[in-house]
Amino acid sequence: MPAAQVLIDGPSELVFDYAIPESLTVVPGHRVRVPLRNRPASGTVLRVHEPEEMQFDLRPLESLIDPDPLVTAGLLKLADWMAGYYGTPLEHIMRSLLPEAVRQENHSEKTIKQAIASDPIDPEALAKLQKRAPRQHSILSILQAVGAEGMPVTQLGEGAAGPVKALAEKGLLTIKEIAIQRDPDGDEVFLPDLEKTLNPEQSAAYDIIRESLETEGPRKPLLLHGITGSGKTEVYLQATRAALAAGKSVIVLLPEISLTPQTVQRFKSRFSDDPELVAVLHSTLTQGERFDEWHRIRKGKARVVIGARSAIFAPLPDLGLILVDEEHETTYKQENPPKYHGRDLAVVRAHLDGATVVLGSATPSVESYYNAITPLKKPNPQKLKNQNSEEQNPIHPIHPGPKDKELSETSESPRLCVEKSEEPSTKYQLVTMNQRADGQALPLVRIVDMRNEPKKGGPPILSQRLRHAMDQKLAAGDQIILFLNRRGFARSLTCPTCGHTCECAHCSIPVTYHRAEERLICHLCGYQSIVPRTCPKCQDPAIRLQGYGTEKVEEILRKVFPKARLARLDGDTVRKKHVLKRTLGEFKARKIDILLGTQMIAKGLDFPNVTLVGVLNADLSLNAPDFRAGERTFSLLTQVAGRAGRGEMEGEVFIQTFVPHSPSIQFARHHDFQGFVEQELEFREKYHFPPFYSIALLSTRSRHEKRAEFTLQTIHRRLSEDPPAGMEIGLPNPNPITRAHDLHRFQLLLRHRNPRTLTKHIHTVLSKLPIPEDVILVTDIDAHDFS
DNA sequence: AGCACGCCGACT
DNA sequence: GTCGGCGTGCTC
Repeated sequence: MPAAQVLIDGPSELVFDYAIPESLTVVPGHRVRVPLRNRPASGTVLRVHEPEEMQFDLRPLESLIDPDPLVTAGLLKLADWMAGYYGTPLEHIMRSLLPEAVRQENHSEKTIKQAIASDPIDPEALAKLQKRAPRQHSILSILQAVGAEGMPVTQLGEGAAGPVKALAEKGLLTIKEIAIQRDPDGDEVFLPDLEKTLNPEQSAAYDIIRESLETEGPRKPLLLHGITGSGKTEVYLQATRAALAAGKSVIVLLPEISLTPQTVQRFKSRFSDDPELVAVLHSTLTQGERFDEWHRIRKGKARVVIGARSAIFAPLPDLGLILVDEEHETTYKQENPPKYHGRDLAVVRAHLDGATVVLGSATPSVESYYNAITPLKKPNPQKLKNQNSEEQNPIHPIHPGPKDKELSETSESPRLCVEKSEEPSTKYQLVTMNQRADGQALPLVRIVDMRNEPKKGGPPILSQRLRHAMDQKLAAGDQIILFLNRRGFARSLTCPTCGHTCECAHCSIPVTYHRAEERLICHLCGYQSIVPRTCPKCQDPAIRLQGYGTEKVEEILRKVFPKARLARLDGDTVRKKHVLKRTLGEFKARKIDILLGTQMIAKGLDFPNVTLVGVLNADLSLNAPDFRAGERTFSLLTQVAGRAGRGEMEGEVFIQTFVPHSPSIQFARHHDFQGFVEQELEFREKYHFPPFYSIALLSTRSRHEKRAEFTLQTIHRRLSEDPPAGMEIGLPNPNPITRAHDLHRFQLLLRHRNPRTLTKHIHTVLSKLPIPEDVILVTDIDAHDFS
């Protein structure tokens, strides 16, 4: 007699077997009601199996919550992979995988009352109504004309409910509850969008994706490296069409859906012939809308799902293609636990579901690019025999290192793909698009050395060269984008004379100034140094903290260009709904001359009249307390520069910086992605960062500073007691933001070449260590955020 | 002896 | 999470 293994809802991570009643057919993924002790509980069926020896009689399942299994087989495998990789209880994973709205039983389909005229209607009764009840008469006449379909009561006009009820009591009509679809975009009209002809590079990329779609079984992830303006979206659209034609469904991941309405628009327009086809998942959906979209997807009505990172959990049957746009974006990393990475999950899910995954970017992440260019070692037959030994035969779907046990068990690993060409095998296949779709040249990038700017009182914000260029463009009627990355909380200690920024002696990343300790601290390894009185490089005592934001720049711009029409787009102004859409609309209509903004104006925008882009302070992102600061700066500059010269006219870009010779800036200036990656990989290898090492960040948070600090010190001691070989354990240190939401924060960085060893060691130690009630512990595998 | 309270382990 | 068993310690 088979039993259902059920994961019980709730924070307790309970997994029990239940007997399956004769009357029920139960498969993995089913949501079920079960008895637990003396009370009812709900859960998810993980598997149906033949339990070994029966020590006791199993209690039977109570009932199915939903007649269909809500979680697909592929998603169950993904959840299992996540639990192992991120060291998180499966129940926590299930909570992000199944939306609240779907888990809760009290949500249901939205219904409306449909009035249907009885058939036949006694003509006498109808005539009788004309005098005494004219309203009832007219309503019934309308319904009679409509026929058996009937009409929603609300559409019968104001105050129709009363007469309808009366007619129903007389038996002249029936009221039927029918389920309708809540439509979040109901008021929007999508004009059909025609397929564009692909240029040779786009065609080649498309062919590779199509070829992959036709492949049986596991296949390599594709890394689509296409420069800004190379027309990646059109390739995505046609690849989506190809997958649909093959009877497969598609997930499109976007870094932040609220900031990329244009991409959503293009998909909805391209597939506007079937309004049910495209589902959009975003954070502002109501619970009811989410419920509807989810079930629409689960039932296979919606076959293209567009959304931010959580859309990777879309329960699509027959998943064939996953597109990850702007794969380098850090917004793919979930900020609260479980801190999964949407792009990495895309790679794993594609593998588990036998789908093709395309990672697209103008500036791929160092990790992804490494996977696409680094030859894998030839499979060693000796090692292949020892598949069980993870340590010996390491491989992983994301990191270049160790082999993932589960993956190798489920199917052949990507490493073992038979190569058609003579080239050595890589983990990902690189697909490159080097030309802009319209044949335009990349913009000319000029570096403005801010050290030469006159500084009266404060730091120079608008250089004379940029100001002159703006004057000219404004006079010519061209449009300007000014960019300032305002994430300014992280202060830096920078010398205005020589441009030197204080860095950690061990990690070669910029260090952050902490006032309480009066020290410069590296947030990665914990190294501390005293604050120099003078610049360590040029001995100038003028060295100081600095930083300014968009508001201040707006004020200056209004003074300098009083006649220019200026709009500011940043987190503050966009807080109000529709501001982003409206401002972008106005900018497109040339009602705005200068658009000043943060991150959100850096990517994806396509305005043909923009001929000048100014980056006010390229150094801000460079000084972040983070080993990815250089990568983020390079990518940001490249993306921003890509906004210029997308139309007929050539574009010009000014980058203002105090460190004009910084590699990130110089490589971006020359549009040299490869050069950048080469030097970045060298740095990553030397200082033991990804993709060469896996990292994990442990943070404690508490209302009481000492509790957070002490708890982390205890954890640190235990982790150091018996570490696996190759484990690198940092020191507990205050978080750059020492206190947030009244919680004091401390953190600790761990590294190991093998992500599984890292997670396992942390898990082993923490499972034996009780965490005090007033302390929150957060584990972040593959951390992207160090503040 | 009788009972309130809190800790701890089990829950299929 | 939640229930119940059981030990502790206080009161009648």
